[in-house]
Amino acid sequence: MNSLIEVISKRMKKAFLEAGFDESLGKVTWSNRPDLCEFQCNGAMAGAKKFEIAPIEIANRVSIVLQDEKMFQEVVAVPPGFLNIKINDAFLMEVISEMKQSKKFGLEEEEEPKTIVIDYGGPNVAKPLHVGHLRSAVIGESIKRIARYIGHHVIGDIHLGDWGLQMGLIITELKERKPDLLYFDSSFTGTYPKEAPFTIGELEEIYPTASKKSKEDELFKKEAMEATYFLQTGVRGYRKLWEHILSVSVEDLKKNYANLNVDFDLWNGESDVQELIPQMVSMMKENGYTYMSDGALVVDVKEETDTKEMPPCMILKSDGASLYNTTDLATIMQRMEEINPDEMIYVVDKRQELYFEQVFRCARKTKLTTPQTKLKFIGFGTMNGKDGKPFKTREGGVMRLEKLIHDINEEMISKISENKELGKEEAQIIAKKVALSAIKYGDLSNQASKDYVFDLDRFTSFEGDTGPYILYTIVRIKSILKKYHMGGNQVETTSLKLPRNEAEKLLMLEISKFNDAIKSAYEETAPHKICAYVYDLANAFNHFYHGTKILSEENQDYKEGWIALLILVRDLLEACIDLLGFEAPERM
RNA sequence: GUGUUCGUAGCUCAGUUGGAUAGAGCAACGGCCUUCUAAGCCGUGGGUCGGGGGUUCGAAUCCCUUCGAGCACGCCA
Repeated sequence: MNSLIEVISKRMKKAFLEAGFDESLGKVTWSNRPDLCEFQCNGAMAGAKKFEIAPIEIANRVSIVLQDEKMFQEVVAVPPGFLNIKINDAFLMEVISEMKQSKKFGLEEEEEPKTIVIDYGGPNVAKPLHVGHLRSAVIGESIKRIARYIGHHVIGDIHLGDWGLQMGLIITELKERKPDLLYFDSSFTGTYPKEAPFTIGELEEIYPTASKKSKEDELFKKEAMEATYFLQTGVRGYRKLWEHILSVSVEDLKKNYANLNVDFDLWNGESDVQELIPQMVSMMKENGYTYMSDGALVVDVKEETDTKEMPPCMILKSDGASLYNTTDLATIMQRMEEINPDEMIYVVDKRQELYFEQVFRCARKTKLTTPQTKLKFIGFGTMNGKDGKPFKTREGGVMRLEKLIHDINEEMISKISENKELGKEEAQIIAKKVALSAIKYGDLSNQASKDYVFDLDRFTSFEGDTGPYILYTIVRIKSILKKYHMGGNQVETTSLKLPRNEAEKLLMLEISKFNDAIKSAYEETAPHKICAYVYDLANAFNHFYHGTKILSEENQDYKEGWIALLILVRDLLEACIDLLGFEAPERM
């Protein structure tokens, strides 16, 4: 079904045509003067020049055409040429009823679903997740859910950093600590143990140690590079050790992401495309895309229209080794072969924008992708502390994601348990949900591309424009419905009634915006638009709630209408927060 | 240096395919719980939309300029 604003626009365009003007002028928007009207059309002013008629005159003629239109309560022309529209209650109720009865509230699903790969520019194996990984996960998850809701086929790929020098570093450090391990015995030909010779805790400590050593100790670095080479050339023990590192890390990552209610369809990584690199590079060479520059193999990615300088895209380093460009390009090639997506979206730190622009151009130029394949970069800003500088622990170190989530959970548990007589277990489950809503809503309600201040006090204070406020609203509705049903009542889904007061009408108007909010959030890859909508809807509901006593209403007809409305609002709110990646408890 | 993003209330942020009186939340102040969860609702105060110029009937939004901040600029990812 068309959304309310679409239906009205369509009618207005027709009216412009009937009055002798261009239908393109008939675009209707939500009013920015709710005191005057609900919708407005500014086309008369835009058309004045073309038709050489005063804008107010155009507006007058259009409004006359619409005098008998029953979808409107009134359409008035106001100087200098605004068309102010009030909608008819019965028509509004019809639209809402249709939403209520339709799948996905009448949202039109994509007729030609696209296949979209989301690349989370993944975390490095063997390094603990830190707050920098939060945004990629939270934003990417929401974008994925929104696109799926619209009807697209979306594949999320965490895309681990699981290859290269860092792995050599870990192996070398491990060798120093436990030189007697079977993996380092080149004469060993038997079966290696199934169990990894280290825990995730050790692994997370080994990497920073090794990384530090390599910067101070040349010999250690050389050994690490050698170990990297052995790994990459497939030395048996090294490869097995690498598999252990990978599986131990992935297990831990899965646990952490599960806590965030984030999951991935693919756990691919840089290692998965290493075998494709030689053929990709020779293809690029053979087709004359590459040239040598300072000993490195590069592809020029300048374009005629460039105003800024665009450095070439490096394919191989001067020592002939591959680098991150190579891996990312090979990944694009692999995806085209195996998945053939219409679109790839990279949810990555915005500081990598130039880099990805180079990679995208290179991929297009060397025909790794088709001209139709969209490569999209969604760069997110830095998560700052209250001081406006990148988020750190009190000691100044990088905050582990696990710690951040733990802290917020604890904070919530103490708040939840102080209020209610909830059992300890229930309080914990609820606290976890509320904490997640605080984290995710706090992040997603900002534009992804901007830096934002992560203020734990603000997010846990539960006041105002926050995730917990949204949850609270939902819980409130659930509570009313529970009480209503305990009286043995059943509700027909079709029993919506005409709005009986201003607040109820405003709530219905807000409901009607759902489709447009979802669509624009998808089109602009902007989850914060869903936050804005869900907040407006919650506000509209709370406003209505305070003015209308539902359960004590004596007129059964009214009461049923309101219950039906409540069910719709609850469903819409829950659909929205699901797109944001969190959920509401039954009570809190 | 080149490029790029940004600058909106005391603080954190919306609003930018040009529209009427620039909006929220927090903080401040004042109301509302014998009635469906007060984690809520209602109200008051708070702004030269960084400065200047231009385009336009109309600019926070588009263009130019200037000041200020962040970020990126081939062998790390």
